[in-house]
Amino acid sequence: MSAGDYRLDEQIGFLLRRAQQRATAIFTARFAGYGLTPTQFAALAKIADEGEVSQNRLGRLTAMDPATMKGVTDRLSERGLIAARADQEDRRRTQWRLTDPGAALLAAAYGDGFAVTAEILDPLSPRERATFLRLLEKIT
Amino acid sequence: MSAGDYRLDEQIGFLLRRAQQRATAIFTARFAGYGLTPTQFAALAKIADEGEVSQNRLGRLTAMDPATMKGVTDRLSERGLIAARADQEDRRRTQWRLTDPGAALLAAAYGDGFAVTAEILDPLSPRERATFLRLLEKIT
DNA sequence: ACAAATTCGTTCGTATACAAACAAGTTAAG
DNA sequence: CTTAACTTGTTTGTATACGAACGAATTTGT
Repeated sequence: MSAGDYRLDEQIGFLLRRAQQRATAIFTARFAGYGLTPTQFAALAKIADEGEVSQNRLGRLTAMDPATMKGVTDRLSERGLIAARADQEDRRRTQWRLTDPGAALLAAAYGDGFAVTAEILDPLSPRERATFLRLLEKIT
Repeated sequence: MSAGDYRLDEQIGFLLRRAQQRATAIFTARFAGYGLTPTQFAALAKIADEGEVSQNRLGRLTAMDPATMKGVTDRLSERGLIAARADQEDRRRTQWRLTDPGAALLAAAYGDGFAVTAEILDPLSPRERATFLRLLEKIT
């Protein structure tokens, strides 16, 4: 086995990185009007699901580490899309919930979330999509 | 279709992001001793393939935009792993090549590149791996 | 009850990732 | 031949992403 056998374009890590670049580009184009990034949209959607959720738990649910989560909640909070409440039972916790403008923006945007998923999967047949999703979940 | 139907954990974009997080974690663990990031390793491998390559072309080959490429070549260059040459025919171009230490580090590391790929794909059967790679290339 | 371990959120530093605007050099169109 | 269009690389600004270290609060183990 020599170095010449290493083909970058066949390495799963490289392909995953490129696939995510395409997915992000599709998202960015579709969500330009909302001013939301993929992670911000994910955070809003999860807060909506949970009703109220602590910052670290939100990070676990959206696959962001605490340092990353801080930046995301800061920016969403500055835009008035989410609001914090101090937890009385556990004074370390910051509980987040959607504001009315946040809920309204999410309601207006979530349909485009489906459109993004559809566009990313467009090159695949319905059968291939199911297979791909299954395998992708397996390696996650 | 209501907002409640949007399940983050089923969206391709989210799954891709998590899959890449896992892939990066596996790479980082395996490459800790080399002090190389995935993109830096990709750049080294592609420079090795090309022998000599301009900065922008290297970016296209490794899927990095010019601004990102600059940072990567800067860091590799500071570590003495790659060296620049001014192109006489096109004075805008910076041509990059591996230094001897860069070639030596790559030679020592590339085997771990295969190991990373293998570990990422470990949850899949050989048949599933082939399918997954094929579909992943399709959506890229 | 109390020390140890854990959890929560913050901060700092480093590394992608990319939009946008730019200067300088090269190529294409007329 | 000359202007327009394009390419190359740089810079700035914003947004993940995460390791590491930290203080404060809570839970666990004994």
